[in-house]
Amino acid sequence: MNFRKPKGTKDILPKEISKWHFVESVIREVTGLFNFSEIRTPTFEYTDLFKRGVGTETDIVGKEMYTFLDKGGDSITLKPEGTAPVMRAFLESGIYGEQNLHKLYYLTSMFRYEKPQAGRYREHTQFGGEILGSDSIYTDVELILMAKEVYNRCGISNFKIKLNSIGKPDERRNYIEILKEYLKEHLDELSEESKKRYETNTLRILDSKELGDRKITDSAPKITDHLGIESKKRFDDVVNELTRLGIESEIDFRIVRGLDYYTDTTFEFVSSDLGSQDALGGGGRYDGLIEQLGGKPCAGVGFGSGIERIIIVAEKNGFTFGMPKNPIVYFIALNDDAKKIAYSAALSLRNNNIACDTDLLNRSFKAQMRDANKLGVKYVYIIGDDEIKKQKGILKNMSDSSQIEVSFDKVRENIL
RNA sequence: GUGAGCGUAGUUCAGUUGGUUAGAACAUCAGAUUGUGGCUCUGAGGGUCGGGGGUUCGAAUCCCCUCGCUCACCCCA
Repeated sequence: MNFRKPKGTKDILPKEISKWHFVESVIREVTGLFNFSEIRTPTFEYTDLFKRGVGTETDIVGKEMYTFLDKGGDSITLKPEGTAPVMRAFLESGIYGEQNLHKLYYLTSMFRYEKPQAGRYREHTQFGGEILGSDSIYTDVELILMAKEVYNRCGISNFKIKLNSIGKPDERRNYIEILKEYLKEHLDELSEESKKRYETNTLRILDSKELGDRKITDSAPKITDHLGIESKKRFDDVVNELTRLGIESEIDFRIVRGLDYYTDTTFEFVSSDLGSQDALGGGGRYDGLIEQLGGKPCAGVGFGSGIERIIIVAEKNGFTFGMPKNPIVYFIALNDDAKKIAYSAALSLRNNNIACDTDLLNRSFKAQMRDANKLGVKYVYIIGDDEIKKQKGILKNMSDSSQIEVSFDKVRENIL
């Protein structure tokens, strides 16, 4: 074998494609129910979009982007996340001016240069939603409900919804100072990684998996205790509304998210069935992002969810995706003239939306029968010397083995 | 970038203290009185033992290097 797929990529083979079709159809269905419209943006963007939108301090931009110079010397990046490109299109196309509220979703590949492991790829597929133009708490709630509905319809119920608020930028800056103050006394107990983050990205210390770090941050001041009155109320309203709707969630002060643009609500869907990469999806508000990208101030909230991870969890739960569709009729031809007749008859069925197949390997009668059986067809239609003489083929029902003579142009009338 | 585990037919795996032509199951293909599938039976094809080097009379097996895969850290979907 000379060629391999690039590290971190995957082939979706015919036997597993039905899972993907299923999940994709659930997403189309649910986004329709919530009245979201699909938007498709390019596979690559100019690199600056992500630097500006996502933030140069984030790991995604700092070390995980697929960036290259094209032949014209422009710096191009394969999209590592969905929100910034959608915002760019939103501004560039001018659709923001057509109405005040936009509910958009996407389903597309994302690229991050990372070391692959369970549930983590260099190219993965993400489904995400964005609501633009409103800061109503119902926009946060609606996205959470929509993601939950997709998961539920894929047979996934064993996940947790974790919520947090990281407040407005000035509230966050204020809190970071408080957090730093607290961590200062424990600085030498922190892990090496966390020590580095103390200056550059203090909040991230909160979601470190190191046990030592956890112990320290367990009793650290919580951001939700240091929000302004308005932000605090907004967060409480989101939590209360989810509760009122019967959605179980828990507040987790460690959900700070790795992208710079988030404000106020952040959330994650986590499942223990995923192994170490336990996030099924996540998102949050980004009320300052559009302005940052050159637009007028515009509220926004969004989330992204990995299709591969949805499939992993659904499978662990024993969910059965739709069965692949088998052809209805298999044409068995025993000589060259019969093949011509069979092929015409097959074409006629196909034109009438009836799936069928023929032997393309010039196999023996028995081999063709075996093939038909393997394909799980309902009928075989047999044409040989005798049938050509009579101008009638044999239509055999594979489940009860009964067979009748049917003229070449009447196959359709005699099935189902 | 750091660490651990694993690489033997299409697939899942055996392979005894290094010892003849590297095995099984499943899958594939072909037969079982000549034009009928599933079940059964018989048989066939298919492997540079990830690659390279070394030790040895002899290496799938021991040593070194390398590549790949998997999992974990980091981070995220």
